[in-house]
Amino acid sequence: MYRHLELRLTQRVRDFLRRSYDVELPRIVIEQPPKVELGEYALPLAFELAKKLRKAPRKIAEEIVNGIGPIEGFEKLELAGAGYINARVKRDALAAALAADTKPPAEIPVGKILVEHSSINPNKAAHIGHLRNAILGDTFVRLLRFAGREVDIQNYIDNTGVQVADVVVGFLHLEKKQYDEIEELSRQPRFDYYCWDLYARVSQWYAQDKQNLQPRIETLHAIEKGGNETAAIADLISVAVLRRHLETMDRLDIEYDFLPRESEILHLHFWDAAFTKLKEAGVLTFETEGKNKGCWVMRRAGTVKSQTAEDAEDTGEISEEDQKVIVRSNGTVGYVGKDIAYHMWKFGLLGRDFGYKEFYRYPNGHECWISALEGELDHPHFGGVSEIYNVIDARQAEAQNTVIEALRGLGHSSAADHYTHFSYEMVALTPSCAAELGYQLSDEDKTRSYIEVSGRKGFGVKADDLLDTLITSAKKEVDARHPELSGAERHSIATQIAVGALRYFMLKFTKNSVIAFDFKEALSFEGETGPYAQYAVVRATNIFRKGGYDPENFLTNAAIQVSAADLAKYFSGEDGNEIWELWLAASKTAYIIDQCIATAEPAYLAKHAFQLGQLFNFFYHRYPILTETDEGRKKFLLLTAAVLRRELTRVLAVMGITVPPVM
RNA sequence: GGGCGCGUAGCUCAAACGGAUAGAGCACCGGAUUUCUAAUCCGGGGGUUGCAGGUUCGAUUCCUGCCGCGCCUACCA
Repeated sequence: MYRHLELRLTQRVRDFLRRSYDVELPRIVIEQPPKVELGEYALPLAFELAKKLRKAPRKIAEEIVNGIGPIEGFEKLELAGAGYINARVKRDALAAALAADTKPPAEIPVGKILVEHSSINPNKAAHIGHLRNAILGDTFVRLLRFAGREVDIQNYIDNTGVQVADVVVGFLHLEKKQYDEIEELSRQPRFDYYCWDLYARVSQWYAQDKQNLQPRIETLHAIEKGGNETAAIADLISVAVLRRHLETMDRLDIEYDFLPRESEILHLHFWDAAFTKLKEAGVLTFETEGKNKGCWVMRRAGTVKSQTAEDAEDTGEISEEDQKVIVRSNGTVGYVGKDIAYHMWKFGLLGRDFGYKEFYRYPNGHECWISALEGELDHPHFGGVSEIYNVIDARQAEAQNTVIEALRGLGHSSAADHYTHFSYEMVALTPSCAAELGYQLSDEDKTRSYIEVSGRKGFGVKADDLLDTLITSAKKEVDARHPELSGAERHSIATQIAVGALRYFMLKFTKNSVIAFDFKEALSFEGETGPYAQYAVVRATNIFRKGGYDPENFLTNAAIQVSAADLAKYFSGEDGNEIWELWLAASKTAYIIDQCIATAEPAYLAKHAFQLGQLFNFFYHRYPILTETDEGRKKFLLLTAAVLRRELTRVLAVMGITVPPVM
């Protein structure tokens, strides 16, 4: 609703400027006045026009206010301060629409969207860094779906890379295990933890003696080649660890639709198809001398032709340091090359497809598919989408941009324009958290604000451990508060709270801020946290339960019972302003979600959830509802609680957070 | 060296497109009528937005330079 009114206001102002002054502003800035008493929207445009029209800002604002005429849904425009124009909406009309949950028609772009997230190397347990990725990605999917978009969720699995090879080396060379023994081990509940430790041991073993790196290369080659014992072991490990990852993420309500694997990209020769096209389009050039002699290279994204190279005219020469090797001199392709092929597939530009097999069935019945050499005949269609979002950390920005440039070089500019690297910063540990985990810190480390986690060193907080800790901590609180409930009920509530705390924690930071992880903060259930927002909803529910109402039914009935005149009455005066602030905030959900999508920034939604929670808690204290003697006013207060409860529940759902029945 | 990002309260972070008095949480201190459960609420102290210039009616935001920090810059993925 809020969004809809803003749009209407913008259009009217634009029309007026065109008609009266013959000016066209590229964008009409609309913001919110510092206080609701001043109105719902503020336009600072008179300042901008002052110079253009050679008039004082106040004068211009006055002319606009007087000349624009009535606008549907608005009470009036007002001149404020040195030249602001403040717009007041018809509170009763907006409130009535909000109570009735009417949604003005919005234009939904056509075309499917593909979101790729998680993409954890299947060689060890997931850690907090992976949680940030998955939670950001999953929330973004929910945002898109809320906005009416059709979305496929993919989780790319690098099952043939060095990381898996390292664990294979660990099993074969350090543990001297056979296939059968490894298979036995892989059936243990937390096999990924076993691999976590083994991976760290292998890394140490490599560091002990350079000779030890030889088996790594051999193992990697064997895996890439396929069809041998080593490759079979790699497959066994990567599939078992992958299953663990799916289980871990399912604890947070994170699901996937399709798991494309590197092994299929390799063996179905995606690269060959891409290579031909890249050569034809001149995106790749063959180096005949210099350090990259014998390689096919392309220009690294972000680099520009130097002045001196310009003399060489359009020979397509790239200075050595600007070259990105795509195909090595031994003929093998690097990961950027494979990524280019994969992304051509995503947009349906490759001319090849995966085989598909059903892989995993979630407890709720949802099916997750995996790539295969020979798939099932009957399968859903993946790929060939019109927009993609890749949730990949900021360190890979250059590689991502290089893939985009390759698509552009191939002439697929629309694909390139609809390719978004959803970039985010890593999760690191505070020095005190690292010390808490028992790691020896150098003096230099102690002075840092954060220390990077390292799977190679086995240094980090595992996702399942963190969740377990959160659940235990929440359970303690629930046990103390609700001894009357059964153990199963308390456990279920504690789990909801733990997931709420974790998901909120990962979403409250803006993407390009490094999270310095600290148990104390992550385990907090007070203040700006998920449980704070959940609690606000629980309190709202309590009012209805105690009052003998059903909160959902109440909303549908009362919406028609409270008249516009009554609403107008209750929204006037000082108390009216206070309560109106709550309704106004509640009307913004769709607007905020649009903003989150446009900027690929889910943190705005977390902020919104917190604000709704704060407003409700304030309201809860200040306006006792059930003891209200004026029946009309009581109904209005109940309606207020019901609207806020509905909107906050909705916002939390988009964040992947559910609300417990009691807290 | 080049590219990207960051620097805001004691700590952790906000402030979309440049806008009205730079806001939250945590921590600290003081309070909340026995009420719809306090995982809550109210109040308080806390700021030269790294430094210096510039553009602008207006700069935390844009531009330039400097200082500090992080990441990327492999025929690894």
